[in-house]
Amino acid sequence: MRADGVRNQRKVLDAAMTAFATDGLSVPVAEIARRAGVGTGTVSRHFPTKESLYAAIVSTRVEEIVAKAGELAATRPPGEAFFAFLSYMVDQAAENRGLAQALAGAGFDIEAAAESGGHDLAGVEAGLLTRAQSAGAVRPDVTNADVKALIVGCIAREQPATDPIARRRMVEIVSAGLRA
Amino acid sequence: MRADGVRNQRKVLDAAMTAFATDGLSVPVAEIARRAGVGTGTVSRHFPTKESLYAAIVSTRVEEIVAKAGELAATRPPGEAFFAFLSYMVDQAAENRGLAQALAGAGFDIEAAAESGGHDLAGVEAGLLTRAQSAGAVRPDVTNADVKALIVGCIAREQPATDPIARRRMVEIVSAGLRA
DNA sequence: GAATATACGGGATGGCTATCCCGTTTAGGA
DNA sequence: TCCTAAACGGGATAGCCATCCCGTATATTC
Repeated sequence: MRADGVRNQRKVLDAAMTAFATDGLSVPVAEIARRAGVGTGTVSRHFPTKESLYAAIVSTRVEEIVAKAGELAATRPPGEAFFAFLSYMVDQAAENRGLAQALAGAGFDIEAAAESGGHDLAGVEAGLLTRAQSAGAVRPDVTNADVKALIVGCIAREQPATDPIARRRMVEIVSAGLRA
Repeated sequence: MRADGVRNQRKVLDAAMTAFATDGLSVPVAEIARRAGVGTGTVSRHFPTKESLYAAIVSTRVEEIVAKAGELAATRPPGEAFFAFLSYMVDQAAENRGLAQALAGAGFDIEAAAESGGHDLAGVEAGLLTRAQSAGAVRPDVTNADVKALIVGCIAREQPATDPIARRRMVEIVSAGLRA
C-alpha cells in the first residue's frame, strides 16, 4: 500500500469520526471528504459504502466500550459495575450524536458492526446485567433490550449534550427504576 | 368548496393517518396519494407541504391527548393522574410510529404544531407534572423535558410495538425512577 | 530516471423525493 | 343542457445524495 494512501485513509477516518460525532449519521460523504481535504473518490475507494466507513469507526469505539465494561466487571461489585457502565454509555452517547443515533436504531446496526469487528458488545452487556441481577441489584425481569432503550431515553432529551446536570438526573432516574 | 374536494381531502387525511402511524414520517407523499386513491397533485393542493399534512393529523391527535390529560387531572389524585398519563402516552406512541418519531424529535416539531392548532400540549403536561410534584408523588427536580425523553425511551425498545408486557415493564421502571 | 502500479480528484450517473404546473375532467348552478 | 369555476391526475422540475468512473498525477521500484 502506498504511503499517501495510508495517510489519506487516516485523514478520512479522523474527519469521519468527528463529523459523525457532531453532525450525526446523515452527514453527507462529500462533507466528510471536504473536512478530510480529499476528493469524494478517495473516500469511496477506501470505504466502498458509507456504512463501511461507519463500521470502521464504530469498531474502535466498541473496542473501548468493551474494554471499559471488562474493567468495571473486574474491579467493582456486580451492581456497581452495571450502573457505572450505564452511566458511561449515556455519557458516551451524549457526546457523540452518531453513536446516539446508532443506538437508537437509526440506520446502522451497531451490534452487527461490532460483531464483524470481532467484539461481542451484546454479550458483554448481557454479562454485566445478569451478574447484577444475580447479586440482587437489578430487577430480575429486565432485559438487555430494556436497558438499551433506557439509555436512548437518557440522551433523547437533548442533542448535542449541553446540560450534564440533567443528564446525571436522567441516569439517576433510570437507575432507581432498574433497582430490584 | 366542491363536494369531491371535501371527500378527497378526507381520503387523504385518512390515508396519511394510517400511513404515518404504520410507516413513520418518512413515508413518501406519493405513497399516501396512492393509498388514498388520488394523484399527488391532489395531495399537495390540499396540503401544500408534507409538514402541513402532518400538522393537520397531529392536531387531532393532540386534541385527544389534551382531553385525556384533562380527564385524568379531574378524576384522579395528582400522582396517579401523572403516572396514568405517562402510561397513556407510551401506549399511544407505541402504536403510532409517526407519533413516536415526532416525540423523539425526528423531523417535525409536534409542540409547535399543537400550538398552531390552539392546543397547549406542553402546558397540560407541565400541569400534571407540577401537581404531582407538589403532592410529593414525583421527584421535585424532574422537568417536562425529562419526562418526554423517558417516554421516548420506553418506546425505543421496539417499533412497531409487538410486546405489551415489555412495554408495561418499561413504564414501571421509569415510573419507579420518577417517584419521589 | 524511466516504468508502472497505485492513488487522486471531482464530474457523471442514477435513485429518491417534495413540490409545481398545466392540460383535462367534472361538479353544480343557471 | 350548457357553462364555468373548481378540482383532478400525473408528468416535469429541482434538490439532495451515494456511488462509480476515468483521465491525471505521483509514489515506488529497478
